[in-house]
Formats: sequence, structure tokens, C-alpha cells
Amino acid sequence: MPEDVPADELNIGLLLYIPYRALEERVFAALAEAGYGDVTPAQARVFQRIGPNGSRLTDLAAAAQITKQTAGFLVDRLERARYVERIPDPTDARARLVRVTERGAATIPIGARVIAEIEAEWAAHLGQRRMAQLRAALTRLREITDPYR
Amino acid sequence: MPEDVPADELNIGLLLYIPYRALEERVFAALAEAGYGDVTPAQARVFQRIGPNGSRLTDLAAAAQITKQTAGFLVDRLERARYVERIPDPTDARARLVRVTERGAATIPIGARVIAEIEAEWAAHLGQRRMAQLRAALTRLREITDPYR
DNA sequence: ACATTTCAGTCAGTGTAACTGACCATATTA
DNA sequence: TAATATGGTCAGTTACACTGACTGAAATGT
Repeated sequence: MPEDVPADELNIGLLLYIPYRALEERVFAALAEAGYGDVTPAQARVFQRIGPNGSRLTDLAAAAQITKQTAGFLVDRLERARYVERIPDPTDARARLVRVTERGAATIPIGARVIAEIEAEWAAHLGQRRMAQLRAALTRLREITDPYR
Repeated sequence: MPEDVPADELNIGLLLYIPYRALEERVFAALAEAGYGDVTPAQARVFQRIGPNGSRLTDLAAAAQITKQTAGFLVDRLERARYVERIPDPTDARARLVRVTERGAATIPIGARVIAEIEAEWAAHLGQRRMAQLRAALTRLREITDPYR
């Protein structure tokens, strides 16, 4: 990912990464302060993808673009910390559904609140209109960059 | 980083992360194909921050938001693979400057070309105008999200 | 109905990349 | 010149990513 860096024209990858990283850091600081200091970014990236009725490990792996082994490792951690649970999949005896527990669900509004806060700060810096455009552009970009969707 | 996911309104963090990840993957595939298969994303994130006249380890660590130990570890790898070299800092006997080697510099146009390609694809999908707005918004966002800058 | 193939998930093993804490040597400051 | 700050390394731990090999259940094709 190297590129010439003429002081202001960073490559688009780094430009995406920098705010992502800043947001991530704030969210995890808030979670830690609320007593959820054991969740890690990698765990959260999987957690985020769990559907309302639970998701299969394989699907989580695909969505997060990691191997099923890695997904299994992360879900193990989340399970031991009681953020998720595994229940049998009634439609397929091979599979199990990873489901968010009550404790897991409790973290969601905390994250959501910080993210809303950050978005407000960003909107204040960019202006409401540009912030909306940014979100719209990224959402459209997802159509061609999210292999799962 | 958890958040409600109403099917289309993903949180802004994930929206930033998805295209970042897609770009990263393409760049590393291209580098691998060109015979530079040993560079890793973490190494590249440090490499990218090296200034034209070399940079100190501490500065690289700050810019990449990692500890100096981690930065040292990554630079060791880059050095062993001959992408960078360490020379004494003439202005401070404690410090050394990490500098891009010829071999390291050779990777830059490869990455740049793929990134240009991807940006063209994204521009085709969003339209030139929106792509320019996206870049502009992200660049401005950097003002409040890049603790180094 | 049964053999084959596909699919969900685990086990085992490896390497990379992140952290903390302790430390040394040189620079800077009081 | 004594105290403190800074640049960097050493040692140790943990997390997370991969590949390859495997088990058991499901779907598919004779």
C-alpha cells in the first residue's frame, strides 16, 4: 500500500483508515469505561455481523472476511465472556447459531452512543451536508467493495 | 464497535472499514504478483509513513499509532527484506533514520498504480464529482482524526 | 436406496503483530 | 552538574491471522 505522499494528497486507503482508527479507539475506550474492557476490535468486527436471529459461524466468517477457524476462535472468546451464546440450528444438525446474549446486547447502545457522538463531531467539522454525502458515498461504495453484502 | 444494523444504515466505522479492506487486499495481491509477496499490511502501514529523507522510529510509531516496540519489530522485518535501511541520525547520536531503499522504492509505483486503478473504478461507480467529494471529505476529516498529522 | 460430494465446524500447528515493563545511552533542562 | 526527558532495545505475554487435516451431517445423483 505504498504511495507518494505530497503532504496533503494521501492515498485513499490511508484516508479511509485514519478516521476508522480514530473512531475505533473512542468506541473501545467507552466500552472499557463502561466495564466491557475485555472486548477486542477483532471480536467486535465479528460481533457486529451477528444477525437479529443469530448467525452461523461460516456466515460470520464470510462477512468479516476471515477464515472460519479464526471466526471460531473469536466466537469462543465472545462466548466465554458471555457476549454471545451458541444454540443448535433447528434447520441443520451440523450447524449452530451464534446469538447475542443479554450481556452482549447491553454493549450495543454504548457503542451506538459514542458513534453518534463522533458523527456529530464530524458533521460539525464538515457540515451536515457533506457528512450526509460522505455517508452516502461510502454506502454506495459498499456495493462494489463488500464481497459479502 | 457494535451498532444496530438496519440492513442499509451501517455504522460509519464499518462503512469506512469495508472499502479500506477491499483496497488493501487488491494492493497486496498486486505486490505479491510483482514478487513482493513478503510485505504485510502492518509493515506497509509503517513503510508508508517514512518521509523522503528518512524518519525516526519514534515518529513512525506515533504516525502509525503503534508502540515504538511494535514499530521496531516491523522495521526489523522491512530491513531484513531490504525494503528499508537504518542510518545514523547526524543530529542525534541516540537516534537512527529509517530510510526507504531502492528495492523499497520499487514497490511504490506498483502500489500507486493499483490504487489509481481502484480509484478509477470507484469514480466510475460514484461519478467523478462524488469521488472528488469523498476524497475531500476524508482529507478534511483527517484534520480532526489524525493525532499525528 | 445408497454412494458421492458438499458443507458446518473443530483440532493442531505456525507465524505475525500488538501490548507492558524494564532498561541503557544520549540530550536537554533546571 | 544533577535531574529529567528522549530514542531505542530486550524480554515476555497475548491476540489473531493463516494452512492443512479431519469428523459428522446434509444434499445430490444415479
